[in-house]
Amino acid sequence: MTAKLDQAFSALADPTRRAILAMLLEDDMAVTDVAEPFAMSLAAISKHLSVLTAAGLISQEKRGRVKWCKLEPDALREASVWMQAFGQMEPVDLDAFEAFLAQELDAEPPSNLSP
Amino acid sequence: MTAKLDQAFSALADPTRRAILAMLLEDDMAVTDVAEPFAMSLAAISKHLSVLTAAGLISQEKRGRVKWCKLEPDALREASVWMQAFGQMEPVDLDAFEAFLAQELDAEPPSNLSP
DNA sequence: CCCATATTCAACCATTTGGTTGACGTTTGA
DNA sequence: TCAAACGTCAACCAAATGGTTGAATATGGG
Repeated sequence: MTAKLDQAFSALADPTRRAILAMLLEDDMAVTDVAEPFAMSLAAISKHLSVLTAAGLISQEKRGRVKWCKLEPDALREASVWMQAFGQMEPVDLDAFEAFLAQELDAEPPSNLSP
Repeated sequence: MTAKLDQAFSALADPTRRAILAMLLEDDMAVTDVAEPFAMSLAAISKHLSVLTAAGLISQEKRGRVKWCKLEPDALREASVWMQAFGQMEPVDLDAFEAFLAQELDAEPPSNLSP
């Protein structure tokens, strides 16, 4: 579960990727069209799209020789729980957040926590 | 402005740092106490705290020989706008989000966008 | 005054990240 | 059928990240 959050947040940490998400908010797009406004190679954009796909933030479907990219807002809800809990900081939300946290830290193999 | 988002999201992308934020949700803490539950060096935690501070997610105030760490929820609101816009996806929110985006992309030196 | 506590700094290391270029496989339309 | 369009792969590179250890710098208490 933390791994999903890791992926979502680190995918969002890049401005190019956030811009891509914003473009996909308008409509589904082909890879080439996604790449068009950016001053970097198609391969670089292709990698960014892979990162976004791995994080579940978008999905890609190939139809013919065109690969369509589609926003997947569901993957953001999990991360959104985090953000809202910290952003709003109302006691009632806090409880829910801490419950979520406890569950998260429980379910997780303690990669970083000491025995 | 995107730089702030970059920092906030990439700070949140690490599970150790998210755990630290969760601890600080309870109360302000000294660096040593923050480090205590983690199976890594104090220096490593100190670095994580620097990242969180640079992102504005926490603040640190030295009193005596102890440096107190304090959660700064304000820095998350900006990032939260992003998350909520994508997470909720209601047309009315979408408009606000796109306005926000337009402003963001406008104000920014086009680091990645082509001329 | 001195020792212990609290924290950072500096140097180092392995891995990941974000980008490049060029070759490669598919699909399509004329 | 065959060239052009679409997209990925592979190899490479520089820089950033996340960790280590050991020394250095305050500060506080007895």
